[in-house]
Amino acid sequence: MGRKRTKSGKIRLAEVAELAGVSPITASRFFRNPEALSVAKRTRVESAAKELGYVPNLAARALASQRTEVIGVLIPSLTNNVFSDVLRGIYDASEGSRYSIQLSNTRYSILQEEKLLRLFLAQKPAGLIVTGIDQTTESRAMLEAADCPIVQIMEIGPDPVDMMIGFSHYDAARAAVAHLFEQGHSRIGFVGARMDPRVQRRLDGYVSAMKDAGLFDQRLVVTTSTPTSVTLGGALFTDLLAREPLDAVFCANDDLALGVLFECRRREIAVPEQIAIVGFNDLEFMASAVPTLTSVRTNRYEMGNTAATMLIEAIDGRRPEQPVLDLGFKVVERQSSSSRRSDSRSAAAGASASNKMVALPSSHD
Amino acid sequence: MGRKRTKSGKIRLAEVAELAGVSPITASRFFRNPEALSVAKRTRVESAAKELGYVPNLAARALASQRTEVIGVLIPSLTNNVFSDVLRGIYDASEGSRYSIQLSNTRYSILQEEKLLRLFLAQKPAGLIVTGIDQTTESRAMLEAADCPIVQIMEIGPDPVDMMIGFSHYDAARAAVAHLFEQGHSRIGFVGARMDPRVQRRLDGYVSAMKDAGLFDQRLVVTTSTPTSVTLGGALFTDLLAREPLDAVFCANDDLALGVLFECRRREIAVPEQIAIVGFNDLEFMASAVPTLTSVRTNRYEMGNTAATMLIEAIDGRRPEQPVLDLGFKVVERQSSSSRRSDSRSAAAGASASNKMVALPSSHD
DNA sequence: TTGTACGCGTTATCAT
DNA sequence: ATGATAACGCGTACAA
Repeated sequence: MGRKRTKSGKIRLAEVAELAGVSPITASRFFRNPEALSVAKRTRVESAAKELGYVPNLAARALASQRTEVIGVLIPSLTNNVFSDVLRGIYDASEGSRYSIQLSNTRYSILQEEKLLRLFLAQKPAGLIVTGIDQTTESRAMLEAADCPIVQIMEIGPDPVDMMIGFSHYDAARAAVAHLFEQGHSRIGFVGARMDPRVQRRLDGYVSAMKDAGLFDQRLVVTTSTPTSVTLGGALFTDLLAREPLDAVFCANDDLALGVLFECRRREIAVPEQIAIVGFNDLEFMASAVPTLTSVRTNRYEMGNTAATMLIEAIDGRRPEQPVLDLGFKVVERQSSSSRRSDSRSAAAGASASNKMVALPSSHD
Repeated sequence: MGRKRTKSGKIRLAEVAELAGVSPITASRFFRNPEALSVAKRTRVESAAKELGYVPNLAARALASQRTEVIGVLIPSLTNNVFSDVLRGIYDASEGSRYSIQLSNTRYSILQEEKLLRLFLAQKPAGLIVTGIDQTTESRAMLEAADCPIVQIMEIGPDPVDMMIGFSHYDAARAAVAHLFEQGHSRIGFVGARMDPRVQRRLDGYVSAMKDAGLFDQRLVVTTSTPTSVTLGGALFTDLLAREPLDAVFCANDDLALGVLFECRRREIAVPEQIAIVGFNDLEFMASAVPTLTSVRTNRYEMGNTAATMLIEAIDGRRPEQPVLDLGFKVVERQSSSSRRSDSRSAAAGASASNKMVALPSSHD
């Protein structure tokens, strides 16, 4: 004879079905496809479930259906606030859906990513969100073979595995440099840290723009594989100053830009009169700094949110008409790179700045 | 007769067992408690598993064992970089263990927290990490009734549900104010945003310290329920200036402190000569700002990491001798609150500042 | 130390 | 639209 109450005291589907006077499978259908039931049974099951406080057992569901309702997310960093915005978008989109997020951190290692991918795929996720387009050959093969929708986020490029949402870091960097050209700058330095693939492409964009203008000089570029920080921005900028005279700096991200700003303040270099600064990502503080800092706005929250939304729709069988989505970017011009006279309040620091270029005695190099 | 190869093509425990020439249950034991096997069988199962590329089916495991290997984590925000540090600590600790993290965002709502808790508990998590000590009565009851270890993080207080790791926001605020007293300040403002329970306790600490010194004045306090930001720091500080003369500001977090710093720069208020600034959390940029900013260092990564480590140990039956852990804090004194002459480089801004107190004409209030 | 028998709660499949 | 039957892959309990 069948068991009545489960030993764990949990309400099972069978109990709900019994109370509703239907078979378990009918009750099961109610939760997955209510439309398939007659109105009468639908309401009976519904009230029975509510009365008993039934909560589906996801493990049993996963085992029986051979699939999970888990969306795997692979990102390279939990520290970087760029990713916290993306993540927020993803989590927001997952709420209200029946899918839950399984997050893992690749720490900027594509080998770690490959390992995690293998792990994720073994659990048959409903969908996958991966960062960037630089997977290992092995990872790429696994992704192609995966029988679930996949979204690559953060950048766009040729040859998507499945869906893709992001923007061109290369173009964004070119636009930032073009903006500095427009403001009359020519000795434009580049400061970059971490040098992950996306930062590398920003550097590539910078290099190409400078070369197009006949202004490229390798000595204007300072990079490191060290993780980014505000302090590091100051240090890299110091290196740059020691090498070459400059009239502007393009920073691969806003933390570096803030560090450069502070370093300028420390050295009494007027911004933007002596040196213009442009950052990347347009974090909140950029609009609030003194002087306000120009940056390239990227749509991070939207990227995560749209990626998860697209993914869920694809899982549910509604593939987007447009599998590759370019969310673009925008150069937000502020005081730090504006050749128009900044207003009196923000120009307070300026000391006796008037020369448009500044250099330190080159101590090394 | 039994099925040989599963239709989904996945390798099951039975296949591994067959290749190893043992029963399935022996193979099963190998993965959960290798010590229980004879060395001979252990190696046979091990190589069989490796050869077949076996990956356990977690759903089946969860269903059979009536428990999951999931650690639920409830935090109030994904945006706040305080939590990204904590999360990093948690994820780091979970790697290498067999537990995976299930993260949910309560958005600073204890009702949302209650809802999520109900959801989590229904899936029988192996353990739970929740933020703070201000749960609803209902949540509290569920936590008490939960049959898994639980860690409350971010603060400490009386009456832990189970384990607890954090520090006293009240004491930390008192220490920050005491530091400002030591530096000779008396008109000390408080700037706070979001006003979640922990910020509220910082305010409480500030109030008590000021009252103890006979210096409390309600007009020195400016708070808002608006989410924190650098820009908001500047705005709240502006409000404060319009009300009362000040010689120092204690900010409930570092973003606000940075905003205050920028606002001072905008208004040509010398820091620390005219106004001292103290922040909270000691984010990386504080040490890099000009002038460098005093803050209260909190051990966020350690909090997350230790919480997850403790939790996992408790799940595995090794409860900590000390279930409540105070990770403390430290007032890191920097230029923004130092009465000692700041060095020449960082004092560049100072204009003709010499008076130790600054006030704006009170336009309103 | 190893194995047998069975249950875990749900869904797929195939009927009706 | 609804139901009977048989998995889904593994762990528990108990026995040997």
